[in-house]
Amino acid sequence: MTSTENPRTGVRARTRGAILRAAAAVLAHDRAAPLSEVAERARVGRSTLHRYFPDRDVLLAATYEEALSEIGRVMDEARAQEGPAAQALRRVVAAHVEVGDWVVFAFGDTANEVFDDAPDAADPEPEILTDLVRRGQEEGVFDPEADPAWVVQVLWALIFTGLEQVGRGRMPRHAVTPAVVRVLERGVGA
Amino acid sequence: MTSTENPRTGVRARTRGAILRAAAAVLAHDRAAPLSEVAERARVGRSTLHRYFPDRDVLLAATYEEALSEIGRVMDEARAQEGPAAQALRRVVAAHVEVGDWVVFAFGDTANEVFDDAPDAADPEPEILTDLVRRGQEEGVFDPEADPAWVVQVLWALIFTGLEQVGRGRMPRHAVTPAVVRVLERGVGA
DNA sequence: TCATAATGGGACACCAGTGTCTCATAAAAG
DNA sequence: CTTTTATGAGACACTGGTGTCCCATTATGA
Repeated sequence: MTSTENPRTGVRARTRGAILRAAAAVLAHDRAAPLSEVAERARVGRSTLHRYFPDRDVLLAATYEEALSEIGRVMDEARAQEGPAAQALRRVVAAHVEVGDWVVFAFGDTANEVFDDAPDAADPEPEILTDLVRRGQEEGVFDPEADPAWVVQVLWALIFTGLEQVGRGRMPRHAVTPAVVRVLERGVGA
Repeated sequence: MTSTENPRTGVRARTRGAILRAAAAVLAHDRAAPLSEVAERARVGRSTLHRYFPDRDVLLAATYEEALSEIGRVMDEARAQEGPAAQALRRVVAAHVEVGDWVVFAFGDTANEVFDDAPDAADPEPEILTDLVRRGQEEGVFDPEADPAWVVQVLWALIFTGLEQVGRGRMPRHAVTPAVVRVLERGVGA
C-alpha cells in the first residue's frame, strides 16, 4: 500500500477527503454536532475518524484549511481581477455558490473562533473581494459611498441566505447566483 | 411578598426578565453556551435559573416566546401597514435593529428547531413582512419580479449582518438602519 | 420586629460526547 | 498466497454540562 508515511496512499487520501467533506456538511449545519454524526455521514467508523484527526480541534482546523483551499481554487477560476467588475462579481458569486458547503462552514458561524486561531495562513479572501469592490467603485459601477468592507459583508450574507434557501429546498441551487446578483445590482427596489 | 402563585410579585417578574434577557444575549452569540454563562450574565445563581426554568428546553422556549413578544411590540409601533411602503420598510428595519438581541436569538440560528416545536403560536412576523413587500410591489416601489419570501429573507440577512457588525464594534448601531435600507433600495450599484 | 419569600452556594448523581485502546476482520500490495 | 495496511466494533475512563436537592443567608412585606 505504498505508504510513504504521507497521506498519499490513495486510499488514505480518499477517506481523509470523505471525512473532511462530511465534517463541512454536518458542522456547517450545526457546529456543535457530535463527531459520531460526522463519522456516520462520511460512512466511516468513529475509530477511523479519530485515527485521522486525533481530536475535535484538529478536525476543525483541517476542515477549515480544506475549505479555504477549495474556495481559493474556485476563486482562482473566477478571475476576480479580470474584466468588468460587474461581471467579475457575478463570477465570484457563482464560485461561492458552487462550493456552498465549504463556504458556510468556513464563514457561516458567527461565533467562529477558529478564524482567530489561524495565525499565519490569513485567508486572502477578504482582500480579493474588497479589492474587487474598490475596482468597481473606480469603474463607477458600485456605490461610491459604501464602505467596501460593508459591501463584502453584504455579499457574504446574501450568498449564505441563498445557500440556506437551497438547503431548505425553497430554491434550486442554480437560482441562487441570479437572485443574489440582482439584489446586489439593484436592491429590491423597482 | 404578595405571591399569588403567578409570577406577578414584582421581584419574581424582574429576575425572570433578567434571566430571559441574559439568555437572549448569550445564546444569540452561541446557541450551545452552558447555562452557567446565562446565569452569570443575569447576575443570578445557577440554582435560581433552574428554579425559574426547570431545564434548558423550557428556558429556550420561554426566551423564544419573549423574543416574539418584544419583536411584536416594536413591530406594532412601526405600523408596517400604514403609509408608503418604502417608508414603512425603513420603520420596520429600525424596529428590528432596536431589539437586536431578541431578533438574532429568535431567527439567527440556521439550525433552529425551536421554530418547528412552536405548534400553535406561529409568529405572524413573516406574514406582516411578506404583506409589506407585496404592498410595495403593488405600489410599484419594489421589484415586481422578486419572490416576496426571498425579499423577506434578504431583509433579515441584511439586518443580521448589520447587527453583527455592531457586535464586533465595526459599525455604530445607529448606522445599521441607513446602511441596510440603502442596500435594499438600490443594492450596491452606483 | 417577625414570618415568609427569594436567593446563592454547594454537593450530588447522571449523561452525552470525547478520546484511547484492543482485537478481529477486510482489503490491498507484494 | 502471504504480508502488510486500513478499517469497524466495542470496551473503557474521563470530562463538562445538566438537573435535583438541601441549607444558610438575605431581602421583603406585614
